[in-house]
Amino acid sequence: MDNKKISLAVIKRLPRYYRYLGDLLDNDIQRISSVELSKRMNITASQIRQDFNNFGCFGIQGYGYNVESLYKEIQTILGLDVNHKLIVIGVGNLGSAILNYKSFKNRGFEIIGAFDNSEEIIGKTIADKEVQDIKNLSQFLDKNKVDIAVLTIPSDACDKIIDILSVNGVRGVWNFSNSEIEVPSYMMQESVRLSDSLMTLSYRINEEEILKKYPRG
Amino acid sequence: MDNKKISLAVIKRLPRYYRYLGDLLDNDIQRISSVELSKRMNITASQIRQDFNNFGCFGIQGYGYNVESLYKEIQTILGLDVNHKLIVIGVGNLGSAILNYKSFKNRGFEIIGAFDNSEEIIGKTIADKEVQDIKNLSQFLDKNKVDIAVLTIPSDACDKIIDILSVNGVRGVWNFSNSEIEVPSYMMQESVRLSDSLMTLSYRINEEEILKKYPRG
DNA sequence: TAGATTGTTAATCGATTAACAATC
DNA sequence: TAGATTGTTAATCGATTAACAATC
Repeated sequence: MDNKKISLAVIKRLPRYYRYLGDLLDNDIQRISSVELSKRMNITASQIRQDFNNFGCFGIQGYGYNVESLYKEIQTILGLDVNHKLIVIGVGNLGSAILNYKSFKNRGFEIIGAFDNSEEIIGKTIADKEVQDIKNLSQFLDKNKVDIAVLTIPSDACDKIIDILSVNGVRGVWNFSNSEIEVPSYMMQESVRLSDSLMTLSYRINEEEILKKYPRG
Repeated sequence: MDNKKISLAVIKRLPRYYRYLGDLLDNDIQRISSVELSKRMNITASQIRQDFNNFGCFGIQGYGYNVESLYKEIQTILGLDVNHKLIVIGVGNLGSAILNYKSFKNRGFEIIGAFDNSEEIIGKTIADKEVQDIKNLSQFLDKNKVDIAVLTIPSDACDKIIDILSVNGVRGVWNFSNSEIEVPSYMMQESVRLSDSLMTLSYRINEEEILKKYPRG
């Protein structure tokens, strides 16, 4: 019963497994061995087996893995079999984009509210959601169980919002601002840092020249 | 002169260093030791020194690092001192959001074109860019040097686009689709997988229960 | 049963951390 | 010079890969 935490490296690979297994299902492939999957995913079969065995014995010796049941196991592990209620805070371009994302709902992520502080945006309807005044956030949380808050607001506005979220039982924050936010230990956070991502791309485009400029790197 | 590649783990930390150093500059802090920076960033001082020394000796013994010059070094390493020309392919919600992002330009990322295949979107002006017909992409690339293409299109449309990009000297692809795209070796790719990100958040919210369900994990 | 492939232990590799001599 | 802090080597830790006994 040593429920020691799974390493982040493993967790980050789970959605990719889920994606590949979904593709296999779509192609009516019923079984797959770790070696076959490793070729498709371009990782080692050892890693695949190690990863899965963090959670249980999903395979059958001499046979491989049943695609459908493995798919469902990973679905459960990722918590995709339970419904998550989301709210979007900050309905700018990015917030609107997320509100309009259709595929979240298929995976159990249901957006039940949208908030902003701008007079121009409050009251507008985006993707069938009427944007509410951020002032009503606390009140909304009293009445509605919210699992995840999507923060598509400027960095400096985050702290205040997180205070409100944390007293109302919100479990996770999906942060799109560049700030390093602090959340209470019972909340999880996941940040999407678009500019960091673009900068690493920029680095890699320029890597050769950079390493010439800074020799013996 | 052993220009061996820098590990991805290091590269991914560079934007974060850059961000913190920028904050220090904004606060008129002129020097910083690795220990002081390590406290602020919540990583070890050893790691900071190791990371920087991949690229050069930026510090001064007994003193620490000059914030401004270190900031500029990292800026150069990330390629932020050179101008990058971007195009956005796929002007849906996410594409529009990226077109409207103001802060990219400050860091040398200039969007010079936007493309879509939908009659309804072609011809529209978004963030001062007239959306062009994707059919004109190849022609546009002949006339304009483009460094990075932002792919905000559905998965199945990516391959065809990458073919066009690759024959025209585009160096990098910033991919927002969920597909695993293949690019020629001289192109770099960086993917932002929003649903993967949301799934890992979901996992962590549910982790405790999951590990109970799958004991001895 | 023979063949295949898992689950799992052991070996390797790489990244992080610690320690300290070099030097400002 | 004494104190501070880097750059760098060595030690540790953790993650990946290899190997193989277990077993379908």
